[in-house]
Amino acid sequence: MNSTQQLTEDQNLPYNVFAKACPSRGTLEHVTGRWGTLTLGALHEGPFRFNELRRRVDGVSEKMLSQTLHALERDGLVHREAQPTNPPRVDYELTPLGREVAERLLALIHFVEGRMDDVLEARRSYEETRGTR
Amino acid sequence: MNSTQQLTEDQNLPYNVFAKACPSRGTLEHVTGRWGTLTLGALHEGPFRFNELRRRVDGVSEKMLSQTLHALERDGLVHREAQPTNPPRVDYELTPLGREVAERLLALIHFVEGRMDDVLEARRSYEETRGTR
DNA sequence: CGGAATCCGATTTGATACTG
DNA sequence: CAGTATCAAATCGGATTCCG
Repeated sequence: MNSTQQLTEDQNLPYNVFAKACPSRGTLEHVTGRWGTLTLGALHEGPFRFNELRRRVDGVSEKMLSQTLHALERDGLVHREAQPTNPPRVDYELTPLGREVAERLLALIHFVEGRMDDVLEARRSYEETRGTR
Repeated sequence: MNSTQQLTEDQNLPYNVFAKACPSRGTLEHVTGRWGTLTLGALHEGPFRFNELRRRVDGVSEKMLSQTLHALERDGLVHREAQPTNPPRVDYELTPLGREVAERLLALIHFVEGRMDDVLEARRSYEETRGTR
């Protein structure tokens, strides 16, 4: 794509995840974190309510989903729409920025899913060589 | 891109990260994990020795780097080349599969880095609204 | 140099219970 | 429904020590 950048490093970029103190590192961790990844991936299919999301992201606890959504909302990747009805109804959806992030994330996810056979094969031959030790 | 897939879900794919028990979830975590991300990103620039990597991935400890490299090697994303010299010399480099993963990861990383100003702005307005609580 | 092994505190996570 | 509060358990992660 952009051939002028990433020659050897992000020399000219103001933010660099490889630097310990860079704030981009924190955001990247929200995005690539265990639940951040799956939450963004799930929200790419449309807006969902809290418990709908919980069911889609198999295995996430209430606490972790809540925490993850807060972090993503704070970073401007997810929009929270609460209706003050009773019972309450809250919808979560990606922001335009969040959608762009989710697309890149899904490219990675789908690639990994599509190559799992290679990965599993690599694991087998690894075990074989180094064995169960 | 491929409009026939991802309509509502990965219904036809054998592996699905959203399912708790799917092995692809583990691999995705190795890839997107805190140090996995940075290690793959660093290795995208070429092969490196252990301590060279340590310096590039700012903040990683010996233990975590070693552990991360093992996981990635086991999944067939990183190749380890040890020369039985004295002192020993060990090079790590991406496999072809690893390179493809790293490319997608870097697309994400660079995108996030490039939008950090938006993220930081979102944080500011978030704090403003919900305040320090 | 390139690690593995151990110790141990800090952080993260997940049930469970409780609230509006 | 949509969370928050709490507590115990699991994991993480770093410093240190030791080895080939």
